Amino acid sequence: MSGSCFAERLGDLVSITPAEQDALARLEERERPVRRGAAIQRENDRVGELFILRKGVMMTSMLLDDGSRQILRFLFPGDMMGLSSLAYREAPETITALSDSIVCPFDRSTLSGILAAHPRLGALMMVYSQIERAALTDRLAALGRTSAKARVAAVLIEMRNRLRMLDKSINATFTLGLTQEEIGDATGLTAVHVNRMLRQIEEDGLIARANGHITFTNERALMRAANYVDRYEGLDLSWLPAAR
Amino acid sequence: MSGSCFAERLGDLVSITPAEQDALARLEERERPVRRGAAIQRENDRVGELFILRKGVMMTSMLLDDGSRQILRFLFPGDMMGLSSLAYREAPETITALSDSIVCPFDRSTLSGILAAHPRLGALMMVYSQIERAALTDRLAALGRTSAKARVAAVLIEMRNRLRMLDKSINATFTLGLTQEEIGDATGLTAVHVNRMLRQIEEDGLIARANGHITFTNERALMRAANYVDRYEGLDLSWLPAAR
DNA sequence: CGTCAAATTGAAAATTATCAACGAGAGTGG
DNA sequence: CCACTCTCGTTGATAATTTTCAATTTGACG
Repeated sequence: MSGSCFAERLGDLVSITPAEQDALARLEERERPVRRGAAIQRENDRVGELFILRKGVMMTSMLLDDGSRQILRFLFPGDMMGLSSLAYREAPETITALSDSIVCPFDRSTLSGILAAHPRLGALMMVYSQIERAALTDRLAALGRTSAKARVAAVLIEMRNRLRMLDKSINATFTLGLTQEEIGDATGLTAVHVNRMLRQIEEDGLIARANGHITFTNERALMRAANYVDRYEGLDLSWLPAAR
Repeated sequence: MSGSCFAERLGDLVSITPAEQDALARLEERERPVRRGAAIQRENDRVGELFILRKGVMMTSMLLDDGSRQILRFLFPGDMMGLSSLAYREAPETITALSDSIVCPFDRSTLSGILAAHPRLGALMMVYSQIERAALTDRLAALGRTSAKARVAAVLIEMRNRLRMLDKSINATFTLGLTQEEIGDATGLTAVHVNRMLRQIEEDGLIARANGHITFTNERALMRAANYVDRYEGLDLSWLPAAR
């Protein structure tokens, strides 16, 4: 277990020096398993640790006071979670496991120590949070301005693409791993309507479904239907300071 | 013109040393006026500078390919704009002036120089972007899971509160400075429906309207109707490293 | 006074939610 | 191996919300 998950992720952006590798490995010294459905951070609870997701799929969500839930973001191995702890006394969002997962908890002081010693990693983290921000704004625009069908299609594409970043063997067929209720909470729809939209997308010939598996049968058209933009492309990191 | 706008903003969070003040002032050495309606950054254009808003109100937005627009965020003096330039070659969002404004452009290297010299400012910027992120997720949850009326109410409250941060004399009455079309683009509604929701909110006795002015006649109830959370409260910055 | 953007209103249509019911499959305890 | 229970997915009918379209009206300003 030499490389850290998060370092691998940053390594997709720019090459990480051995010294930086070592520093980042300190974030993943401890491991904690999380069962499907369990939360590692709950909205309004006093914040504690930050986490790196090592294995599994998780999500962040907010509860509204009429009891409905909005899923904000899906999380995959190598993602850093709970960054809001850097600013708030109480967590603004809940972090829950969508599948059995393993997380690596660390605390703010560990992070700030690393940033002090390796300024370039601080810059990389800013880049990382800008990418995350762009993904959030895409979702925002989707909720505000696209049809139910487009929003459901966007979730399918997002999940496929992020799973594919981890496992290049995944192509047109993948396991979604979300209930229709969860898709609804991510897209601002009811589970019933998600069901109808999936059926329609299937009838349009864009996907096929079997058990929990989705197959993209017309990826081009699906992307178009979803207004999809890949925010992990088009990066420009030429301005980063030199590694120390 | 001793203090910088951005330093004042960060100064609301924690006290800024004179050395840090001087460093931040370098971000605001140049000034550029922007007329209402003009854009300083356009979606898909090659990114250039970052900016600090010195005067006026601006917004960021995205255009969808059916021609509709989603407003992502309103910007006020002291806000940093165009941070996405840190990650992307092309801008993911458009930045436009809602009123005649003055911006201070600077470039990435200026910023990275400052961060290298003043690690605590880097940490503060992470805090700053977490606050912004929380505001984005609140808006996301509002779009996904709240009624049209609640979303319109939320925009009213957000504008009043942010204007009030700049000018403490503002209380229940303020100038909104947005067209109903702009409110619609922020809330994912049509201008027509925004009009009806404003009327309803007025009929419910929560606000009064006259010319461009809004008066909160029942602030408590308005907050409740909007599900409002103030993300500039409840901060915990005790972990920040010492100033250099 | 004329013009133009913005606000307002009504009526009809489209989208999405709600309610209610049923079916399929996975575990569980007997 | 058989009920039994649960969650999840599916479907139909109906209701609520929001959009669209088409006029007006209002107010600011040259």
